[in-house]
Amino acid sequence: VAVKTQPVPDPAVRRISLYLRQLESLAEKGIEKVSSKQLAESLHLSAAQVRKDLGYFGQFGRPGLGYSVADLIGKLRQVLGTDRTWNVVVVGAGDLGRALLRYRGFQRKGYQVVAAFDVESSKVGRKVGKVPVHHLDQLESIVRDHGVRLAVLAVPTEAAQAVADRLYAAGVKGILNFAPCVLQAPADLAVGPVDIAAHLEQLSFQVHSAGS
Amino acid sequence: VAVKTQPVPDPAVRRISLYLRQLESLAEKGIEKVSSKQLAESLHLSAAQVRKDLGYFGQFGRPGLGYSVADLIGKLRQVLGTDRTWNVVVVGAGDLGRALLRYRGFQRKGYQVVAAFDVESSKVGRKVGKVPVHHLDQLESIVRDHGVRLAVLAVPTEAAQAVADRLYAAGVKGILNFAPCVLQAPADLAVGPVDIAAHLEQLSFQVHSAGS
DNA sequence: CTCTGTGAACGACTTCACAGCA
DNA sequence: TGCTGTGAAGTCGTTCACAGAG
Repeated sequence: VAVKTQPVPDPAVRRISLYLRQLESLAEKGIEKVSSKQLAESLHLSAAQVRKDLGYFGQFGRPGLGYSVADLIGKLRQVLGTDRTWNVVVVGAGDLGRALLRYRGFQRKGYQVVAAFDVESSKVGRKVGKVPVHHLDQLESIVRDHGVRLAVLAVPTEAAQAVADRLYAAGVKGILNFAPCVLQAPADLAVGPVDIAAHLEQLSFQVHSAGS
Repeated sequence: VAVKTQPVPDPAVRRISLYLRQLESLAEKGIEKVSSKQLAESLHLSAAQVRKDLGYFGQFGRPGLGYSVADLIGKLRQVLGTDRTWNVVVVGAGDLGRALLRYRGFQRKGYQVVAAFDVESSKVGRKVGKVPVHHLDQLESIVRDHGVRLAVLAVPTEAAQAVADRLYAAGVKGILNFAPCVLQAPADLAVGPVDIAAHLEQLSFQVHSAGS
């Protein structure tokens, strides 16, 4: 069936993650209802923005009452696809890769890191946290066996493109790329670039241009 | 002197980091000239976009010839403030903090990590890479002594706000926040939020909404 | 002829403002 | 009355297209 999805602005999708994070925090505190105004203020946004963003995906609120925290969490997880568990692999078990393997945030959001890969024999065969590190040779077979569709790329820049190509060929549909380079990718492969140094540059720009 | 700075779109500033990264890569290969078109294509952008972005900061090119790679690198570093070295501290020496302490990308961009902090006595007194880990008590004195203006925050969510307040009070002007929460900050404190789990959510959204 | 720099046109995202339900 | 959902208005960022320098 051809589903006619009207395209949602990218910034709105990014904010959905923020809403969800905030809602989960409210739920932990036992809060059951929230208004667009409250949600907006906690994130330094406008109430209209919140309502418009949620409106792209459905009608989740009740006029006069606001939103049910629990319901909205469920709906937004559905939107983001985190209402089910995703199997993920981490490629590269250097410093960053190991940190990501120990990072609990993925698990908490419904991502299950099933394997890591590296080429260095000193790392292969060990475990980082609960995740076994395999040789890169086993990438394809493990990705296929576990039905992995998301990968985290934490390899040196020079190796990033080649690994990305192999991941795609093995069936991976999305790559979170920590290498500071632009990946060439076909249309049906999603790439999320994360350049930590660039984030610091943005900060120094702001400080530098405000201060002088 | 009141400097009349016409405001630059945020997305443009983010792309400046990308241009710089690409230019540095070209320089390593010995390439001396580049056109807006070449730069654009390597980043999947339009040539007009590149010219417009650079135009916010000055006239760096020569009609008919393009841009000098070396010159443009120098100019963009000036823009981003990375033409000089910034002293940086990392707060939190957990898994993520330690990975960031070992990360060489900061150094390469002109950031010098001078100290790390934690509250756990098992970590205090040791070094991670070449960076000494101090007790959080010493935050203020070390920040002041080294004239630190940028900080990386890699502490548990519960502690993030309190540490941010202390950093600001000690004179820090920019915080790269890896904790998944919104920091309350005065106008003259820049905060760069980095939520790794949220980036993965964006990916699963794309995969999930494209695939069905 | 090539390629930059830039006002003008366009499109995308945000804010406004209000109709309608609880 | 309080608050959502949503067209309409407004703002901001991108693309276009061309004058002018090399």
